[in-house]
Amino acid sequence: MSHSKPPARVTINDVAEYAGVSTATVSRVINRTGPVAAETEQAVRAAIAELNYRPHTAAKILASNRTNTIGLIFPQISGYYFAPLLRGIAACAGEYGFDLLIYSVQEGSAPREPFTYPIGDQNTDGLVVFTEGLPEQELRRLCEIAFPVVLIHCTPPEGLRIPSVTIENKASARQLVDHLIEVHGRRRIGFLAGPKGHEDSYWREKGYREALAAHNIPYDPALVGVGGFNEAIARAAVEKWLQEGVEMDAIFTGDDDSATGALAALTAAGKRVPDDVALVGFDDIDLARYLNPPLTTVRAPVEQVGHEAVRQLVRLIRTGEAEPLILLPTQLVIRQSCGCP
Amino acid sequence: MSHSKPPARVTINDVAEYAGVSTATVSRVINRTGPVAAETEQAVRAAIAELNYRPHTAAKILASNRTNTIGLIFPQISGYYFAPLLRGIAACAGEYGFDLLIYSVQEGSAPREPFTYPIGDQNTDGLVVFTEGLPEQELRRLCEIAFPVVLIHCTPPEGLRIPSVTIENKASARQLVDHLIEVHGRRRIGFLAGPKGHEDSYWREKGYREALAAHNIPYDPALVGVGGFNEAIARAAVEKWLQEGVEMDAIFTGDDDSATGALAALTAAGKRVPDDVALVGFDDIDLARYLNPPLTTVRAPVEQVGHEAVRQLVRLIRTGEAEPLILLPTQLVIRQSCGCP
DNA sequence: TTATACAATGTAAGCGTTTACATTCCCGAA
DNA sequence: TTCGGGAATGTAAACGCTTACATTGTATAA
Repeated sequence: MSHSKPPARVTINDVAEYAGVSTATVSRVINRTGPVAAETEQAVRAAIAELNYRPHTAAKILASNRTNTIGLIFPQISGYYFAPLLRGIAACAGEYGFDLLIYSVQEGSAPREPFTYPIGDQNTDGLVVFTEGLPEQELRRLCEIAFPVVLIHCTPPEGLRIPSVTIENKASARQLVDHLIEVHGRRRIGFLAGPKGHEDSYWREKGYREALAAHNIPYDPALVGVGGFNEAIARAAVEKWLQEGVEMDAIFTGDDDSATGALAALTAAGKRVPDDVALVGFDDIDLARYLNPPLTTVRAPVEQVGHEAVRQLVRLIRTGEAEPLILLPTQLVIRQSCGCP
Repeated sequence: MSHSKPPARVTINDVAEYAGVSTATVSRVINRTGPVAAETEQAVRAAIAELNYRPHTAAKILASNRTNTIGLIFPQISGYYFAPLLRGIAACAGEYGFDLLIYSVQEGSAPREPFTYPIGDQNTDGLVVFTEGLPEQELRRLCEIAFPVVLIHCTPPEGLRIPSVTIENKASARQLVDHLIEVHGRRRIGFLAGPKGHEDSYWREKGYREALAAHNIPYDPALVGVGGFNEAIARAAVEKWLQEGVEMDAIFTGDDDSATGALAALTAAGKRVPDDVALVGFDDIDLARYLNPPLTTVRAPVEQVGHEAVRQLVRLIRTGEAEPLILLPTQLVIRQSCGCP
């Protein structure tokens, strides 16, 4: 593995010279822009192949001011939905002929210089931003220069007209809790919130409260804990409830990971699910149907969210217009943990 | 959402002019290269903030011939290991101060123009390539120009000295099958291979055959099927065995997804696991411990693989040297599906 | 006092493309 | 025969940055 520098880069000039044409013609061949005689084209292609020429992306971007690339910014990489979401995004970008660049904001890392991300308006034609991937300040700046951005699972900051796509969190949560109340007659229903400031959790809680209100069940703060969308935290939260003797006949954990933790706590304490305490989650992770009892939950069209986000972004790039808000419908997945047979 | 073009881009010239210095000085401030008087620096920073200046990445790359970025190329996005692997890669890149650019090769899409990827030697300092992310031809070209590349879960093509990092597939499979034979006395052990040409599967099968050979168990082709690392395919494969009356007292499915399918087939056919047929998988997916019986399997340090790959790549970039092959150790996870109590 | 060294800054030549504009050539219409 | 017009191609000026080299000023050593 020697460290010797490679020979000088093959440039468009080399190709032009080799093919006996001008750089403009080579460029035309490569980008299929402007007319080129068949014969000339062949000579150029031969030269390209012979010299093993690769256009220099940075130079191309600089000169053309177009990137044909869309960027994706992630706050951190984890969660069951990451892979399908990314798949949807990558697939849709491909469909529209865009390349995809992804940048994951490191959790621990200090905020960048002023705010210079490796991807942004200088090397992409548009950005898909997942949850809190970008600070408000940066979002504002992009908005000001009318740079196309689409948000995923995130409401745009006050006053910024940025299109966003997410799922029917509130309506689904409402449905889930309605089910618990109407079908299974539960009335003391606990809720385990996600991490502080989590947008999905916010709306799910809203749906939970709406369901209560609609059935004249008073809201009891003692029945709302923090599950952090995390198995261990949720388990601890439920254990605490149990220990404190909080009465309840059902729990809506904000997501399925929490449900797993809640189930463990409940089972360990000798509570029967769903007989003593019904349990419902959100997300329909792989595990959900293998839990004992199988978990009643909500399935979100994760891949489709990614797909739709890119569709909107491309529309925004091409026409300057996009749907301000897209709420993708979810699907109730009734299994046994809610009490259904 | 208007489509009006944003005002002209703020360039380093604007900043220089505004701050009353030369562009060189501005560049020095931004990149902390060369000495700058405190007073001057302040003026420059103020100008940057005032004008809301952002360096143009493409221009910077073009001029400096450095990118401070490493690229990751994926064949397609899926699989349980995707998120942790990416996390490891992103985290390590961050540690070394590199940005990360990711490109996922679309499955269906036709191969690109000659072979021009959106990321490569022109916009990254090095590449991490996952399995068959890049065709051999491209790999060869990169090798020729001495461009730093590290492979993940993939042996370099004949004659190419490209460092690679993967896991102890063969040794772990061997261990697993040894366990089946030595501890549980099984001798008719089936194997479900992964997709055609899958590198991990190849080595796991090798480990399987080694274990058989070491115990003087003849290799029986009838006991080797294709599970495709996929639940449905694996299920069908096992059903076919059952239907054809193939005798067996254990199955080593190449991965856990297959194990799930195999388990379903076995259970549906009234076979008891592990009493009639012991079952072991590979990967230790989340689900594994929730199966009934809980699945004996192997845990791979997926995140660490990503981490190590980047570590080697950075080393390669900086010194031109790297470990040719790194095999990360795995961990046997004994649960009940193999027959252990 | 003078030579020296270094800190601070400026000048301008690239980096590898694209593309507006100019040029040449050829063909068919008048 | 002449001329307009497009097809095919070339010329050269950007694009926004880095950086080698030049310049200036100031402090220190001799």
